[in-house]
Amino acid sequence: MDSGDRTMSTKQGERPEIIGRGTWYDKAAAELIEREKKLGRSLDCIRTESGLGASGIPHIGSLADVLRNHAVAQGVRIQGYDAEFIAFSDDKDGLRKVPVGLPDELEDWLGFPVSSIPDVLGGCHDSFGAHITSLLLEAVEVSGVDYTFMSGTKVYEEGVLNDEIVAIMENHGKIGTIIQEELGQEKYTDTLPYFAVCESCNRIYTTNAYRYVPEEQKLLYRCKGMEVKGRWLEGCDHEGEVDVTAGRGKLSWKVEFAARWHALDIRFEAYGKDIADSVRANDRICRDIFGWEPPMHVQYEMFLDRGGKKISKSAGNVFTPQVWHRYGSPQSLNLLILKRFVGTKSGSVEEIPPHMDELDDLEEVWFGKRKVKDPMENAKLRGLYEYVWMLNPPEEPGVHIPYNLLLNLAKVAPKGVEAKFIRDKLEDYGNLKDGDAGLERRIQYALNWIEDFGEPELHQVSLTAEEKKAISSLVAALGQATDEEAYQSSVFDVAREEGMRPGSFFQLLYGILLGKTRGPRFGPFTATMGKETVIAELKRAIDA
RNA sequence: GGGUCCGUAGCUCAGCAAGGUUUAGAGCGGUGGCCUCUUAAGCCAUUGGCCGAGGGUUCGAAUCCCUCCGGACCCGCCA
Repeated sequence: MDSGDRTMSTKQGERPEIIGRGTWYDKAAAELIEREKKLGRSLDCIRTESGLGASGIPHIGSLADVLRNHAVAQGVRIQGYDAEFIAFSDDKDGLRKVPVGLPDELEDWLGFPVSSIPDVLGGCHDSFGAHITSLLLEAVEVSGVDYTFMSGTKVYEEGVLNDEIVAIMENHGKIGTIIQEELGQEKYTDTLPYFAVCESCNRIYTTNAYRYVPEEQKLLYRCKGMEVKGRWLEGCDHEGEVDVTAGRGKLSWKVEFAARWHALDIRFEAYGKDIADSVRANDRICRDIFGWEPPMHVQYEMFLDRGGKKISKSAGNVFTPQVWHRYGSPQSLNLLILKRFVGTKSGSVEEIPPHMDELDDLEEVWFGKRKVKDPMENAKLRGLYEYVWMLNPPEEPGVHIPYNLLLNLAKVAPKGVEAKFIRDKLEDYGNLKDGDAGLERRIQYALNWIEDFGEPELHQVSLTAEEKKAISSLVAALGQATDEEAYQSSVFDVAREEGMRPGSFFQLLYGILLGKTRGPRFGPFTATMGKETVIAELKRAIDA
């Protein structure tokens, strides 16, 4: 037997069944279901969860966490089991720092639960936290995610976590040890992992809970202040007590995940590596305190901006989903987020054009316009397309135009008639033969891009005396010319007369008119711009 | 100190968690050409890589394991 034969037969023999839609999410969902079966738990409803930060402008990474956890829930459904995705707003968290770009008056609200801070962003919501949450939910909805919303504040008020809170309080000694062992943090060996809202000053991060009274399920606290983000928040010295089941405080992060997972019966949660340590401690609390196997986890990398810095919710230059949606479709952002699970991803506007094009390519595959030989590869691409559309792909493909082509057209489109100009050109180029579904939206994306990032024209082009003379001649020639062909010819005529190479002359012209060394064919371009406009620009360059 | 990710063509990256149509792909760039006088766009062709290094597993490794080198990030306050 030669190796070729063996290769063929072995390969065919080993080729596994395609799981679900063939993507990472299907694999994860399959593992999750398998794990739950082994644990002997109910498969009636498999829940995944994502925590929504409510203290700063939601960025791409916040949306990514939602999309990933949601995708796994969908993967579970594909395999025939019921699943639910929970979006849990951390709106009981206290404000620790004024996020860059947000009003300074938030300074006065440091340490307050964000759900108790007034909406300083326009007063259109019940609280600052509600406003922030709504920004993320808006993006989540545009992305097409179906979710069950929960507010941390409400969850505490309704007592959903009470059993877990009590168990944690009763075992706080053991928990302090776990945290100390897993994280090396000594604090909770003598402090209870619960932040009470101070009855006197209403802040949450200034209180220190020092004693638990099991008989009354209450704890004693002192508003002694705390260091938050390298800055001391002075307490009000109030001494008080709080019923831990009354929703007037919250668990520390070091234990809250565990409580949430157990109370809400969460079976899967992917998390960013920044909270890896917390997750590890919470997993142990699930096992050691609740006697319950924690959810399956997957750790993923943080989103990076172009410079390789973490996009922080509180560090300004926030690249939000809303920003992406101004220049690219929601599905193209979903693609960026979903196409790889673990690796570091860059979140910047430069990702938009390639992802718009990649999405078009996926659509070609989905609608069978592009054939993919390998069945596994084919399934993967089609599956990814489905996840990007949240399993609701469109029935008809949209028009596919390379994003850069749209940008180039948008760049040279005459003011006032941009959309028509672009459409006409695309018609000429034959890009609209299969219809124009979604074209208006694409044109708008490109126009938005050019409006915000278009290179400013070079205002100063230093001209030699010869060049000035040539430009003057051209101005004169253009004055006589009346159509595209004549405009085009004038350039060559003048170049000949002045003894210049047409090539360099064109370069000069585009430098003046577009700030670039190349540009559209001169004749039609002049017609589009308007002869008078071009002449005015050229004169300006001579005088400069 | 602990941990994660990355290293593939000049550039940006895909492929790696399902090892076998992979004698390794794409886009951009470069080069040559087409579209009536060179110039955007578009189209065609072409260029280009010891898959970071070394070892291991395997009939077979860019892909899995180990070590090392280089780059980035997270944690080591708090939440």
